[in-house]
Amino acid sequence: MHPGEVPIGERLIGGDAARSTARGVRARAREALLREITDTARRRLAEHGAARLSLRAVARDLGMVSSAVYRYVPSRDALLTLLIVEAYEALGAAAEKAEATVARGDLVGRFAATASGIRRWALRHPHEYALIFGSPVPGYAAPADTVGPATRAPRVLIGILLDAAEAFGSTPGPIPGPPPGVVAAIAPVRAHFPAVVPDALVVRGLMGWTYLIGAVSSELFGHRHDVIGSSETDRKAFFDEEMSLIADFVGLPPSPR
Amino acid sequence: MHPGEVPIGERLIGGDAARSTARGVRARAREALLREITDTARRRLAEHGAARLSLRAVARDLGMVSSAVYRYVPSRDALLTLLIVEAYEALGAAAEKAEATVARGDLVGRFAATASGIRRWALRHPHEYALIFGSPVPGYAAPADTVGPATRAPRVLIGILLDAAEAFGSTPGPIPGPPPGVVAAIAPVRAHFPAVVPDALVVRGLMGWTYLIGAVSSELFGHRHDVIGSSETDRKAFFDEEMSLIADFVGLPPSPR
DNA sequence: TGTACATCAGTGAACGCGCGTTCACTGATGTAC
DNA sequence: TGTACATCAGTGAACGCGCGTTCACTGATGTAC
Repeated sequence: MHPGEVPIGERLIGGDAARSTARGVRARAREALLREITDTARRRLAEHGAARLSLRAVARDLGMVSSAVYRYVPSRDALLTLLIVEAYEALGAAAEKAEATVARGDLVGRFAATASGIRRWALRHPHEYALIFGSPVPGYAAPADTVGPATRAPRVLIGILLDAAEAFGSTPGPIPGPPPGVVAAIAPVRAHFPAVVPDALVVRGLMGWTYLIGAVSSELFGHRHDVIGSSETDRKAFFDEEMSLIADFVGLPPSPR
Repeated sequence: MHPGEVPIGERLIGGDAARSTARGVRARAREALLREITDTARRRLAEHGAARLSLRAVARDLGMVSSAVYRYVPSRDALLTLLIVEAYEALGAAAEKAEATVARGDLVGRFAATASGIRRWALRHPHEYALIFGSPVPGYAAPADTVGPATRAPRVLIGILLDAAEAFGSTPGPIPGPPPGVVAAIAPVRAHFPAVVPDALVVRGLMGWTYLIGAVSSELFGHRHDVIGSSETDRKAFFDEEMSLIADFVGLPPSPR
């Protein structure tokens, strides 16, 4: 970096522009260091887990004094929140990227790709996955900021369901609606779907998501030890089978060929 | 307690018997205090979560000095292990008790009762549930002692599947077997089933268990916030619906009537 | 362009906290004869 | 039954550690005129 140059360049503009771009320089520096902080925190998280994540450790890794971090992050909980948001976004991005590679008409294929993408991301970032899908960190209450990002990955599934609902529109499959109590219960998630999508599909879509997370958590948290073979081959084979059966259960029409 | 009396009584016997019963007295005292320690630890766990569980806190609650606890428990990790084993046992007992109330022939009913029993136990003991099904405690590696107890609850499901396999024996339902890679993958869990049970049923049974834990975790860890209504009525209604659909998916024959 | 002032990043020391674990000890209880 | 000795539960102090957060400070950088 050449700290002297940029301000000189900015001065040529003058007036309000100079003030705002000058502030922009400071803001950019802040932003860069904030990113360094979250990057370091994420690295620590990846290596030692959420419980071992401390502001002091992050400061140490950065070669700063611990109190300096407080210029950027108001508290440990705020740092945790940043990491949670980033984890949700990264998971969502992985899901989107995986799903995008499959032909739009292949609904089961899109579902399988999304599932695999999520599993792959989870295996590569186990602590970040645990941070969002494991037991809640004690004493930490997730603030509203995390709600939006949390929906990013499931939105991919919702997209698949919407296309499935269209497909059903032409092929009148007899889908029995769930009982009234269940219809009432799913009201909050119902808001994310247009009326075209039948209740039964919403229920089954939600179940598909529940299963997907359940299966990944099960593998990642060690509950398939001595249940499924421990090689990646075995685990992947079983996962793919699960997802294939669940796609069928959810009601996705089989892949065209 | 009357510490003076018991030894006197024991003395009347004399010889080896006296020695072993006298040792029995000490052993019983040890056992009682060990139980007090785990009870206190469980209470702390229930209130503050696993991360906040410390030997010092337990000692404090018991009015002992922290070093005294080391006479009973060799380390914090060992205490955690005790709690994990107890939690598995308690969950298993809850599952067994719930399942036992249903007529043997009603396979779907037995599955639903087991699922409800597990959910109920989890809602009443959220931190204990999180201890066994949440993200692994950092730096803690579950020792072999926990493996046996961990199977207690799923064994209930296995029992239901065995009866289902018998029912299939008489009603030749066409169950397509899973591909070879999957058959290989399920080898470890296969050992818990007799050969009568078809591979496909093993796969689906395992999926039923995965779903059950996934659904309970999802609710307990807050991932159904803004997805399912927040009243117990809504949650129970959705859970029952899920379990009913999953029972059907697993392939349990519908309840007789 | 030059100067006085304001802003702000980073420092270093400190507060008060809780933790796991060790160790030499004391006094009560159990054991052997 | 009585006594000497061994066992063992519980004490209290200590070690060394890491944590979140606050606060007065310094010096560099940006701003206004």
